[in-house]
Amino acid sequence: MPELPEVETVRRGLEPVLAGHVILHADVRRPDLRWPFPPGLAPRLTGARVESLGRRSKYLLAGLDRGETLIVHLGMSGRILVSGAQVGAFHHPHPAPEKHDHLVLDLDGGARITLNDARRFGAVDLWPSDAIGGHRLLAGLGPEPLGNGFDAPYLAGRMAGRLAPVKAVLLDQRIVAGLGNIYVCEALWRARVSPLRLARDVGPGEAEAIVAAVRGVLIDAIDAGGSSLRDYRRADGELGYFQHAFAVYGREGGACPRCGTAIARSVQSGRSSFHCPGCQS
DNA sequence: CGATGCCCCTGAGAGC
DNA sequence: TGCTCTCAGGGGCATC
Repeated sequence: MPELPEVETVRRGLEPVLAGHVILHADVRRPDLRWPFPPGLAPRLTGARVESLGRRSKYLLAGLDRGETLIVHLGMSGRILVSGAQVGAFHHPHPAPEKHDHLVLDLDGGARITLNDARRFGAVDLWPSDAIGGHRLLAGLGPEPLGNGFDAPYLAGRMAGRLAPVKAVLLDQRIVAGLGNIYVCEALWRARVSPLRLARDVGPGEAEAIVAAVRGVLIDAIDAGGSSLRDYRRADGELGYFQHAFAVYGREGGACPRCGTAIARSVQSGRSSFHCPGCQS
C-alpha cells in the first residue's frame, strides 16, 4: 500500500488525464470496498467535470464541478491505472477488465481510469467540497509531513510524555498524516533513532533530526516515483524505483549501508520494523 | 485519555 | 502439484 509518496506519484500521473475532463460513464462494479459506496455513486459521477486533483495524506481528492469531491483511498493493495490515453510517450489501449477492477471511469477524449483493489481495504466516497475537511476520514488527520505544520517543536510536543515507541507515534495519522511502515523505518534510520525507543525519551535534537529525515525520505521517494512492491504501480503502469534505495526496510540480515551491522527485524504493534542496531539508538 | 490487539480481505511465496 | 502457513505500503474499532 501506498504511502504518501506513492499516492503523490499517482496524483501527478493522473492529474493531466483527469483535470478539465468530463466523466462520460461510471461503471461501479461492486457496492463497496471497506465501506459501502455512497448512494448514487454512478449517477453522481456521470456527466461531472473534474476541476482539480489534490491529495491530503494518503487520500486522493478529485474536485468535481457539481460541488462534490470524490475521495479515494488505496488501502493496502489499491492501484489506479490509466488506459486509452497518451501517457508520456506511450499509448495504452483499454485492457480486458481484470479481477478486482471495482470502479471504471470513461472520460471525454477516450481515457479510462480503473481502480483495482484486491484486498478491498480501500475507500471511495463523495463529499461536499466546501466541507471536505469535515469528512470523518479527514477530520482527525494531523499536519502534512511536507507542510509547515510539521516541525521539530510540534513533534517534540506530541512526543512528550508518551509511553508508546517513537515508531507508533510517527505511524499515528493524527500526529502526522501520510507516513506508513516503509517510510517511518527509513526516516528513523536516517535520523539514527531506533524505532523501539519510547517517544518520551526522544530529545529535542533528535526530534529535529526525525523531522528532517521524514521530509528528506519523502522527497527522495517522490523524486523516484515511489516504491514498487507487490501491487503498487504508477498511474502510467511504470514502476517506481525507490525500493532500490531502501537502507533497512525488508533488509533483515543485510549490511547497514552506513556502518555494516546486520539489519534487525522486530515486530511492533503487529507490523515489521527494520533498523540497524549498530547506528540507531 | 493512551496503548495494544484484532480484524477486514486476497494473493504471493516458502516449506513440506 | 497441492496443501498449509506466514506475511503484506492501512487504519478503524473494541478493549483494557
